[in-house]
Amino acid sequence: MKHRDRTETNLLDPRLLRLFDALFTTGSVTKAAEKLGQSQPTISIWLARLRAELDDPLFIRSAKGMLPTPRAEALIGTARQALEMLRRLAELRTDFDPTTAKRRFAICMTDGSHVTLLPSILAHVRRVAPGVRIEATQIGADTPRMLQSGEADVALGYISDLDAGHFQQALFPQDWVCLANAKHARIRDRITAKDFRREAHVLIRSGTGHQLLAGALQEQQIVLDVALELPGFLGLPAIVGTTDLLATLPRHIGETLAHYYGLRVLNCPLPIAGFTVKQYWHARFHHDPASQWLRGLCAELFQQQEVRGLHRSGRPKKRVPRDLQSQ
Amino acid sequence: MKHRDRTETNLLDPRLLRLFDALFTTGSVTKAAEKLGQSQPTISIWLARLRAELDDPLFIRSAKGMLPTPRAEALIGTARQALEMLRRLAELRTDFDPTTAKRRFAICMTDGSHVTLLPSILAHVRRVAPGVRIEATQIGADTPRMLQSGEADVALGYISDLDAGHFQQALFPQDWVCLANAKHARIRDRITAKDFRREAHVLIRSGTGHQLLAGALQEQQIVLDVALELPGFLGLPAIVGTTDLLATLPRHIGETLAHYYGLRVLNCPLPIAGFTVKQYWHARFHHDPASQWLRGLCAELFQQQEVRGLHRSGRPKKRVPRDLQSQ
DNA sequence: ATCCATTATTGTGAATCGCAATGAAGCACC
DNA sequence: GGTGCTTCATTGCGATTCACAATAATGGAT
Repeated sequence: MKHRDRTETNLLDPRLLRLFDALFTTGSVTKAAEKLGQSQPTISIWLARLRAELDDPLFIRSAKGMLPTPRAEALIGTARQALEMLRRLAELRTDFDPTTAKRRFAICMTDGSHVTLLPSILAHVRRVAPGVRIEATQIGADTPRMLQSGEADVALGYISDLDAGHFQQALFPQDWVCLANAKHARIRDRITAKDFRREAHVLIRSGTGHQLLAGALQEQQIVLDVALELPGFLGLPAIVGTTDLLATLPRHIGETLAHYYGLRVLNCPLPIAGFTVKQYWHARFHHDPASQWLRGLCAELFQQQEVRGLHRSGRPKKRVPRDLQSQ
Repeated sequence: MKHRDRTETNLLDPRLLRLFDALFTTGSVTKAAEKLGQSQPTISIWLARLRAELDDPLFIRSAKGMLPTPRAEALIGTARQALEMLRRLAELRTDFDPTTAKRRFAICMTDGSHVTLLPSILAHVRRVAPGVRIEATQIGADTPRMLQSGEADVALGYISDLDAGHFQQALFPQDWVCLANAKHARIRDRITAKDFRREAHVLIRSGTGHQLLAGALQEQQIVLDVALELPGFLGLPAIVGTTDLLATLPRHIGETLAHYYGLRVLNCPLPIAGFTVKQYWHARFHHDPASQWLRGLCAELFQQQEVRGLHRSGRPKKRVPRDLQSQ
């Protein structure tokens, strides 16, 4: 059948367990063969192997059929338990039912996403998955480690240099806008590059976008008149709404804040590289039904179009999950 | 690995279960290979098969080694339980310890054996196996069926035409003797054929020996003067001890009765075929430790020399158990 | 002794196995 | 970004095992 394992007692092949069960039940090698879908000679050979491995004749031929020995009777219970356990192993499925699930999902995101993405996620989850709790955590240097360890389930945003072993899916593209006071004395429906250089600005010193903005300014050797720097978005709408300062932001957060606070949104005159907001997760969880549900939810809520990830050797280094597209 | 069973979900090969366990424990295909005594490529192939059969990657490569997926974590407990059950199956032994055993043994025997064999068996059993109970049952036409079904464990005596599926072991040979009153008026130290024909006799109309005796008489056309027929041995000693009647018996029972009741034992002048007292048991119980113990006991108590059983096609129809000789 | 149904054995073409050799991948280091 | 190391995945191939048709052996009935 197979080479004897060098390190441990030979364990019974499941087919021999099935044979044991079938022969005990039917008392006939011929009937057991039919039951197991094999020929009678094959089953006779299996019986010989079973006898050798259990060191007992197990079944003795008689006019009444094959009768079990005391050892067969002693072993059949354990054999059937082993079979049942193997069947259970083969059949075990773990589905995820949002309507009944009780678990916590940790989502890494920038604090900007607290405004743009989290409210939609939360509203949806509260409606369809009442037992689910969402925890928002910061995107940072240890986000990849948190995704791998399972401390975080998914990351939303833009991570420029993710290790192997992670999947990513594009959600929506981002370009840049300027926010201005709706009653700004000098800025009406559009802003020129000249305006942009002249006016005073407020900067947010955090998040992915900040690094891209700073890079573009340096690249184009533009020195802005930065009247104020904020560590986050919290006070930004109040500042822009009561001063003549301009703020330059990724479109999504910009339009969202403008909407809530009655600010003016203008296309940014400065050419700044856009980027794609994506969701990221570790390959360990790729097939996990719970993780699939969460990612499907985010895709449903935020996905506009898909952009292929980076490639090497014909296979994605950071793979785009095909199955998510068919969900 | 092996053809997919046609009738049922494929169950995991125990080697794959061992791999699952080893990989979960070590986090390394290379280390798992060492543990399982296979090469690394072999184990990589096994892992591929495990992944296919469980429909999940199970372990994802990372700098920390192979990390389990949620499905692997969900299945490992059941996999380990299945492994444990298989090990238990491989290791299960059923010994028989006479000093502690509590069970009943049914021994088929003629009522003559109640006198010749049972007392020795009982004395021994009471000394070394206090929890064992002996039940003596009649040897008869259904003795083979009782041996096969387990209603009887062993039969002691002479069964002339036993079916297949039974073992037998010779215990001791039997020839014939005559019993006479120690104060018999005419019979002193020897009995002639003439004496035998002239004297009145008492016959026991039961047991194996009776048929042999009757056959011999008919074959030699001898008509005995039968003054009394008894259904069994019960009253025999009293009759022979108080009359001049002769009794013709197998030697063992004859000498035993003579010993107890002070009767005279004489070699039978009539040539009557001897026979061998054997113990018989069904092949189902051949390897059963309890049955082996009982048979060993009987051999120890009664065995004098061994006579081979009948043969056909080079193999005993009623097999002589070699292993019993080495016990 | 013959016959029947069932189990055991044999010979063989087909399938699968384990592993050496090597490619691919993940990461540390420069 | 390139290089090197360790580990996992893949390929090709000789060796081993498999299932089964054909048939022998066996247990019992007649």
